[in-house]
Amino acid sequence: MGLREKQKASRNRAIVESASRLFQESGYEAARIGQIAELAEVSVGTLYNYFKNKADLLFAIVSLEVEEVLHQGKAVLEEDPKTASDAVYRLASIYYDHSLVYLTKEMWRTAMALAIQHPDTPFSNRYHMLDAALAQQVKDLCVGLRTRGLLRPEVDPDALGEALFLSINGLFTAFTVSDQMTLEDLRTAVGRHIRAVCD
Amino acid sequence: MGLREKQKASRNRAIVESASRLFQESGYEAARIGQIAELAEVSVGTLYNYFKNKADLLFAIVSLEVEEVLHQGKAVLEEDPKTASDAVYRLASIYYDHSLVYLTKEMWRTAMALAIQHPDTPFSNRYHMLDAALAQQVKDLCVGLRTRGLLRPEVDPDALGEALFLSINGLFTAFTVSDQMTLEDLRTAVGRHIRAVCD
DNA sequence: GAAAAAACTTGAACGCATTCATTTTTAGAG
DNA sequence: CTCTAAAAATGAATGCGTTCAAGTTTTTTC
Repeated sequence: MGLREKQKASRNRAIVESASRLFQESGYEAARIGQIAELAEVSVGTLYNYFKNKADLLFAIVSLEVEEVLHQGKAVLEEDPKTASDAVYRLASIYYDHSLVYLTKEMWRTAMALAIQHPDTPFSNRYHMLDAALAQQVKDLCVGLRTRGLLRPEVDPDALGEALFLSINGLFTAFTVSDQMTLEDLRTAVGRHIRAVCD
Repeated sequence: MGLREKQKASRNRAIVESASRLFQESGYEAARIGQIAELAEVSVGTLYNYFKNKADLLFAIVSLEVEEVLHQGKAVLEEDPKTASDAVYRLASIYYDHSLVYLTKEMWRTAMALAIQHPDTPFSNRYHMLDAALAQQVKDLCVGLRTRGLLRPEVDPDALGEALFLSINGLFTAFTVSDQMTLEDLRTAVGRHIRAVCD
C-alpha cells in the first residue's frame, strides 16, 4: 500500500470520527461542515472529496449500527421460543436496545427524514436496503414460527412479518421523535402490538 | 373588517395559492421562496411575516388534505361490514385514494420528513396531531368491530388499531418513496397486511 | 532523475432560505 | 385634517452547505 492509499484511509477515518463526535456533541444540524473538516485537519473541499455530502457522513455511522443489529438478530432466529409473540418481542428488543449505541435520537430522526425525502440518492438506497434486510429478518422469523406450529397455518407469514416490521419501525420512529419516551416505554408498546397481532 | 384585515386575508390566500401551484409544478425543493413571493406579488420579507418558513407553507396544504380524509373516513365507521378485514380495507382505501388530490408524492415525502426531523416545531406538532387523529379513527373502527363480534373478543382493539395504522402508514410511506408504486399496488399490499393481521 | 501525467487538496465563490434594520402605510386621537 | 404610534412591507445582508478553478503532491514513464 503506497503513501497515497495510507493517507486516504487515515483521512477517511479522521473525518468519520470527527463527524461522529460532533454529531453526538452538537447534533447533526448544529454540527458545521467546516468544524468537522477542521477537527479532522483537512479542508472543506477535501471532506467533499471523501463524502458526497453531510448526509453521506451520517450514513457511515447509521450503517455501522444496523450491521451490528442484523448480526445480533440472527441469533434469535436460531432460538426455540415458547410462543410467536415471545420470539418477535425478543427480536424487536434487540433492535431497540442497540439503537442508541452510535446514534442519538436526533441522528436517527435525521437519517430517517433524509431517506424519505431523497429517494434514489445513494444514501436513501443504502438506507432502504438496510431497512429491507431488517424486514426480511422479521419475515424469516415468521416463516420459521409457522413451520414450528406457533402461528395459525392459514396465515400468510410474509404479510404478517411485513406488518410486524412496520409496527416495530413505526414505534421506533415515535420513540425517536419524542424526547420523553424511553426504551422501556418502547418495548412495552411493541409488546402490546405484537400480542394483538400474533396471538 | 378594516382595510388592514382584508388585505391580510387576501395576501394570505395569494401566498398559499402561489405556493401550492409552484410546489405542484416544480416540486417543493425546487420551488424558490422568491418565486412564490413574486407570484403572490409580495416581497420575500412579507411572505416571512405570514409564514414562519417554507415548511409552514407546505403544512397549510397538508392540513387541507388530512381534514378532508378524516371527514370521509367518518362515514366508514357508520357502515355495517361483512368482515373486519373488509372494514379496515375500506378505510385505508379512502385514505389512499384521496391522497394525491392536493399533494404530490414529493410533497408528502417532504411533509413526513420535516415532521420527523423537527419535533416540537408548530409544523411537526400539528402534523402529528393529524396523524394521531387518523390513528384514532382506525382504533375506533376496531373497537366497533369487536363490539359487533367481528374480532376475537380477547384481542386488545386499541393495540390492534395502532398496529394496523402503522401498517397503513408505513405502506403509504413506501408508496410516496417509490416512483413505480401505484395506488393499486398500495391497496393490494395493505389488503394482504390487513388479512394477515385481522383474520 | 527529469518530465509528464494523474490524483488530490484547497478556499474563495455560489445559491438559497432566513433575518433584520429601515421605510412605508394605516388607524385612531385631538 | 394633522400628528403620532403601531403595524406591516421591504430587500439587502447573513449563514451555511456545496462546487469548482487553480495549485500542489505523488506516481509513472523513459
